[in-house]
Amino acid sequence: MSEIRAKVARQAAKEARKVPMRDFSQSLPMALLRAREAVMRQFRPSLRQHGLTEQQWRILRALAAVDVIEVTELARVAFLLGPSLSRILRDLEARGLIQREVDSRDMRRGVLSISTKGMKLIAQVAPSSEAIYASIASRYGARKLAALHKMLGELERSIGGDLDPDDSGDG
Amino acid sequence: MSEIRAKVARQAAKEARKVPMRDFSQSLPMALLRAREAVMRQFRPSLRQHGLTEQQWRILRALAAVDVIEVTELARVAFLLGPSLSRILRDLEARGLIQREVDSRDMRRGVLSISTKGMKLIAQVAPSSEAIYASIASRYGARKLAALHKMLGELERSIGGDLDPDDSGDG
DNA sequence: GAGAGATGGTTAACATGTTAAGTTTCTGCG
DNA sequence: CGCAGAAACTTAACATGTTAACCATCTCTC
Repeated sequence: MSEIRAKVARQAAKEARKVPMRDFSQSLPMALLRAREAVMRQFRPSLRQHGLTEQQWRILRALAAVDVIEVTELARVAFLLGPSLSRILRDLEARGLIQREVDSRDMRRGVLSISTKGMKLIAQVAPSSEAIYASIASRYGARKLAALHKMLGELERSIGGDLDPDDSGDG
Repeated sequence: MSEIRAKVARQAAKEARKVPMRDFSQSLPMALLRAREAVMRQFRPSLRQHGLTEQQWRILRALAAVDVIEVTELARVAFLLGPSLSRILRDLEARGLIQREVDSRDMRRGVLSISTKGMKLIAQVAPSSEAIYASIASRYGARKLAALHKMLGELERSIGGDLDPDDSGDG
């Protein structure tokens, strides 16, 4: 059959030009992606139930932890790129979950804070979120989880340690 | 100033309704995201230089490792959702990097294979990709990297149990 | 104190993530 | 045989990721 010949030809072509390449099973980005997705799969249903995406939830949490914060600083803290953040802030503001003003000393800067409505939403979501996290910690092992955190931080620093060389923490 | 009063009021409102919530520094999804992003930041420029996105690269690598593969199986292997894969395959096929046929025994199924052009592209990208990976392994430590891989796999298995209910033994 | 360049944010354009709905083909059962 | 339901994709719709371009404001210098 010509199908079989075609198959053999394809395989032969690959053998001939075989490129030395790790298998997926040894791909670090893939392993990180899979692990993260496994974790997020636990959280997404609960967030969705409250009308929040993962990123919106990150932003609300970040805002809840401070009094006010500027857009750029929020982007750094919530680990979002400017354009994504702009879109999400527009939406969250329209929904009344956050408030935004302009810095009177520097009119380029936007100053953000969470609204009472936003705080109420957090209060609604937090319990289930914490329960899910506790479940993960329990199943994986709290000590192991801490070790994993440590190793991830070290990986980040050992690779991209040249990104924010001067972060003078909280004043 | 009324600004200060407003600030105090905001803070007071938060203190009053304080929700018990981990800090970002202890967020597992965030840690995984940051680590992954740090890694991908190393690879993206090289891929981009060759006109490939991360996902397109994953697909080509997966195709290069087999003779032919069905769409659903490719989605599983390359860890992509169906809709994303459909779009990317359309593009890769238009660029002549892959070939696709219909399974004559089951006309619902699409059968994919990489083209010679696709193999050539892989051969062009692979060296720099491998070099980047080696650099990461060197900076982070090969042994530590292996340990991290192991822990990520265990994390995935320990919380994604609904995917493979027959998980014999744990860590 | 005006213009060059830097900074903070947004918009634009395209690719992917995510869920739901649609289309085609197959399978099983009466 | 005929049809209900499942399976394999695909399309649709909306949200985010990513890079580049853009606009407004500020800063610094001459």
